[in-house]
Amino acid sequence: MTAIGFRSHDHAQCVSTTLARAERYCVEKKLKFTAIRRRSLEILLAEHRALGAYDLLAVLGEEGLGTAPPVAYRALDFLTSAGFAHKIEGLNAYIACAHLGADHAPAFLICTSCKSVAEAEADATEGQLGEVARATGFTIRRTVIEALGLCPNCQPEAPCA
Amino acid sequence: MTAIGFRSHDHAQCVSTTLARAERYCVEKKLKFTAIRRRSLEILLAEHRALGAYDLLAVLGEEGLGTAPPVAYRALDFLTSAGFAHKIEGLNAYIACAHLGADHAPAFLICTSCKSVAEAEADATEGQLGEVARATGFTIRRTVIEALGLCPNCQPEAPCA
DNA sequence: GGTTGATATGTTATACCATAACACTTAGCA
DNA sequence: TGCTAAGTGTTATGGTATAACATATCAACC
Ligand SMILES: [Zn+2]
Ligand SMILES: [Zn+2]
Ligand SMILES: [Zn+2]
Ligand SMILES: [Zn+2]
Repeated sequence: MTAIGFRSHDHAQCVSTTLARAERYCVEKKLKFTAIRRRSLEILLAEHRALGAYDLLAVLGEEGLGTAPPVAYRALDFLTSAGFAHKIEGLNAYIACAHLGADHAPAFLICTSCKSVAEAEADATEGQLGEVARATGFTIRRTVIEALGLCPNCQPEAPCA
Repeated sequence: MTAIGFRSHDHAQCVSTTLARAERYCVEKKLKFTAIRRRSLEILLAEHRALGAYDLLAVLGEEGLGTAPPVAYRALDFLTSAGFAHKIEGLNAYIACAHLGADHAPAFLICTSCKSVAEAEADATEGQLGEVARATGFTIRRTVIEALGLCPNCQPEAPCA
């Protein structure tokens, strides 16, 4: 349950190990980690923040990798299908997975002030959703678990104001 | 934790008691439950399914209550602010609250086959989100908790196929 | 090497979701 | 009555996402 993203960390390493894992996963699964896909993941990885599809597209455009929306959405489809990125439904935005390689149900803490996002691992079969699902006979395929609020760095100042 | 929506129930009563509660809440809080707002809630209440804003708008349009998008979005703003309806982020759609009156953090079970939605009550301070938030010093303001899958009525058939 | 089929990419157009901005109306109240 | 706040009508626009079809790439197979 490392809620990385709010704490400072060796981000260069954080990026390089994630890319290496993605690379290896693609070899194992015979997926094609093409230039656009790889670069898209790098762009998402640059910060622990969610990017809109069109934000991603703008960067790809500057680099001559494509300017039409499908370019970005296809890359994002690939990344999310492979588990390399997740969609933040509450923001209509996308973020690189912080636990790449682990099969997991992500849960997100989203700071509405600084827009940073921390990813925690949830267990879909536990918690309230799992309980209700079991009780009603519902079969869970995918979960969207997001909390909007203020990160440790953006807490309101002391109450003496 | 009544996951109404998947089970058959006396829906006429389900609708009328919800409308009555909304009515009373508006009187208490001095909110204006205008024709457009009331009718919008009725439309959302008609089924335990999520409707897009433009779906709602289409019905309002047929009834001469307005045809431009802001009509629907204003009504939805009112309903969601008052707690009479919730947005399903995973569908960009809206649903009438099934626990109107209770102050609650909703959690949804969404059937991807028949599109019906069940609302359960979650507790933001519990469960995995709450744990992680406490551990990291994150302050939760709002939660989005949704499960996509198959409702009891849409389970795959017997495995003898 | 050439054929073939599957996958990826380039491109145009369009559909869907949501809000800005401003004019006008209505209801409540000094 | 005149003021103010809130609601409504309307136009225009911005943001998100996909359909559809042409072209290119690559590996498997003959
Ligand atoms: Zn990092
Ligand atoms: Zn923050
Ligand atoms: Zn009902
Ligand atoms: Zn169903």
